[in-house]
Amino acid sequence: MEENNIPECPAEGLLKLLSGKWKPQIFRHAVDGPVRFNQLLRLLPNSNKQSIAVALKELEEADLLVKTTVRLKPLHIEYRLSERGNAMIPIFRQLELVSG
Amino acid sequence: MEENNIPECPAEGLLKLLSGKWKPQIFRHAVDGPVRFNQLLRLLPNSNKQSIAVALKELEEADLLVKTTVRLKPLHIEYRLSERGNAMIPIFRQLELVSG
DNA sequence: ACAATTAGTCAAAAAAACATGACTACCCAA
DNA sequence: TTGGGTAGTCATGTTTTTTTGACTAATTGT
Repeated sequence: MEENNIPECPAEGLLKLLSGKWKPQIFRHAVDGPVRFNQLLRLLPNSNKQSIAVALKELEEADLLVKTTVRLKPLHIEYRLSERGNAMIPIFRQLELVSG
Repeated sequence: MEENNIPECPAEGLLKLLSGKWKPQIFRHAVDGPVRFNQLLRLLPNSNKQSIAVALKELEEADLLVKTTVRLKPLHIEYRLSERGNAMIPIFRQLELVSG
């Protein structure tokens, strides 16, 4: 890897963060409520474990999602929007306006 | 190429559009005024003709930039923000807020 | 005890994005 | 007429991202 460019554009980091193939859709689902690994695999046709796992990890590291182990019933893990993730919602809404 | 996913997320297209390595920076410069091919090559260290050419073409096809041939003085081509491009500016501003 | 569901990891291959260097073609000035 | 600046294209090679398929391991239902 050659890394030598200073980020000229402040929005660039955030943009890169959401630029994976599956991240926008994962984020979109997370807006509607907590999401789970296998659920996403089912919700996103043509996706795969590896990609979803990597996307979830990166969204978590970027502090857009928070990972929680739910210690009840069928013991599982869920990902929900962080505070920062929630702050992104109005931006998505605006993007949708410009899209349509 | 296997293409079979319907875009579940309305913001996805726009996001993908701005997700290239050079597009955010090109867009950023275009906000400050019309940009030109060789100018961008100089402004963006470590970039290259090919990548800039492709990025400009895609931004134009996406109707974010408008390409104009300026028939005066040293006959050149410039790219300026389209109406849709201008509509993106407030979104970039918001992205910068969430970033910082 | 057995099978299914949970949530992953890993190595490898395939696909997409990006970079390199050579080349084109037009305009303008010395 | 040589040289520089404009704006690219093209074939090729490298790098990054995404996919595939095999595997792990704990928990839960029958």
